[in-house]
Amino acid sequence: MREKLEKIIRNAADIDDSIPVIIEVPSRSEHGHFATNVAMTLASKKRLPPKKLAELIVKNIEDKDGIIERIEIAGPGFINFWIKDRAWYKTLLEVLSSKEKYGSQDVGKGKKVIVEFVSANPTGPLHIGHARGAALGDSLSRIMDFLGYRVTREFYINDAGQQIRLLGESIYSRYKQLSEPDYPFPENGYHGEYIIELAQMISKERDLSLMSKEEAVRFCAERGKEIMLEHIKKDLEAFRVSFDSWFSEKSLYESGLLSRTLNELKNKGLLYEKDGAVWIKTSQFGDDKDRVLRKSDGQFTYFASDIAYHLDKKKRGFDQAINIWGADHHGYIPRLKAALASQGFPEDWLRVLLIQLVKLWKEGKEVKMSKRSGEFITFRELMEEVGVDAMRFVFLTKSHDSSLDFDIDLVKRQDAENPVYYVQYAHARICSILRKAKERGISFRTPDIEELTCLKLPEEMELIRNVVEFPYVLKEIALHLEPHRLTYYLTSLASVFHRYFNLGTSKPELRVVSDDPALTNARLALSEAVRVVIAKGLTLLGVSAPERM
RNA sequence: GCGCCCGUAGCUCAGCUGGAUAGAGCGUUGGACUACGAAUCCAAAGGUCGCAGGUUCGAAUCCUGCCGGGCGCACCA
Repeated sequence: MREKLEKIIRNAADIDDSIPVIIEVPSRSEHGHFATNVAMTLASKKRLPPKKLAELIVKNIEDKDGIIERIEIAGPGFINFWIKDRAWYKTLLEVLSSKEKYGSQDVGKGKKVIVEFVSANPTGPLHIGHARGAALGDSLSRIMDFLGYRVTREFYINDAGQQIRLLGESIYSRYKQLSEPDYPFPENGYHGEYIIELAQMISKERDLSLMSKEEAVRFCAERGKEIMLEHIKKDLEAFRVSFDSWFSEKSLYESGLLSRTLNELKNKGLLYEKDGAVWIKTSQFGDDKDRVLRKSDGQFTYFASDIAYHLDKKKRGFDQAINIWGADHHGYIPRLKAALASQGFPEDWLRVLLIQLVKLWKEGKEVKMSKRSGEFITFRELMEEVGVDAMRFVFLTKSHDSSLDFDIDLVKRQDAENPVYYVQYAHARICSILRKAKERGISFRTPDIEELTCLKLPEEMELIRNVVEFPYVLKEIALHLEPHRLTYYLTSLASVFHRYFNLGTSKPELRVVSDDPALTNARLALSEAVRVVIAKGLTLLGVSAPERM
């Protein structure tokens, strides 16, 4: 519907694709079904007063398909459109014939996109911040996938650096403490309870006392990492997140990719030595200063492997990279972008979404997370306590760049306070209506357009208009990378439906299932369309759409 | 000190990249079921969009400066 209208407006105003045409749904119904402000934005360019221009545009409008009921010029120069009922019925039929494919469209045009998210260090259990990243990354991937992008979900494993070594030392120390309680614990070691469990587990698998300390630490590091990764995978699976690819940082070293990358950079004259370290000239590409790639002790920095990693993403043929990072990494973006710019990457090839902090609340108090003390609520505990549906939905009710207060008690409650049930309930309710109709011997069949003309209530027309916005909402999400818009859309659609449904509580003739067979079938069709969209929307959020609750 | 994010109803947050009288949930107050499911609906109260300038037909949205909160500014990962 929007596309049709946009074409009509573009033709009438004689503007090409270089100028965006904004079509909005006015907040007030007396301003029409759609409104555009093109006359105002174009006024200065065309050197005409907005109202005059609006009149000209309206005069030029050719409505070949006959979808427009009425046009009005209002306020400072808005052009308001009312669409014919018949055109709305037609779009409703499209929903019913497309079913769960409704909303799918080729926005991505086959573009290959890599979405990298979670990427937690395999040195400890996932926490709530990872959960937020997982919800965002996975839903975004689902949506982009649905819209014609070729999406790869990747988890980058930081398994090369010092922190894995430290994991090994921590486990080893806990192992020793089993027999010598005073055995020293590494200064920056991982304090969590899970390290002790790992120590017990690993010492059962293999007799560490037969190894040298060095051997044992390495073994603990390797096994500890493996076990942690298994836990991470299981947690994510339980959260309905699956990755297409697990990319190991270590493999960058082993495959020689890292050294090849450094050679390339060197050949391009981007590297130099100073104070015994190797530096890259990122400052020439917008970074504050140059950065070290190889430290004077010969070790590579994390930044070095990250450059190699991102060059590899490009080599693997991705047209766009989307990274989801914790906000504490924001200072890192300019240097990575600078390094990529030095290799001629387009500015927007890499898009980084930062997720702000999650503050956890329980019993009215903030739950402080401290890695050092090892006191934190893990992803898994949280998932078991509040449930996957509620967790995913709540994470996606906020924009990723605003911090979020997560109140466990509130999210746990299975009542009106929890928006996820509100939407799921609308779905279950529609399923119930369809069941009820069947029990009464009414089998719903797809109507033709004439049969839909008995949908006349303002609430019914409003429902149709809302349902039909779905493809547009998805498109905006993919373009702006903002899946949280979907939760708002679904909540609002559910709200319109609940209101519609409640009309029937006092007036039986306004129920979906009534004595009038034709009307009943049309209303069942409308309800089914709402159901289809809610079910699809929830699926794209990774939330279940129950038929009963 | 420099940089990034945030500041909207009592609380938690939206606000469709500059539009018309700023929205939702929770909370508060009052109402609607012997059932197409009340996990719902209806109504009321609640706002200087942090503050001050600027840009223009028009600003919560853009630019500048303050104020407040969070997070970063390593030859750490």
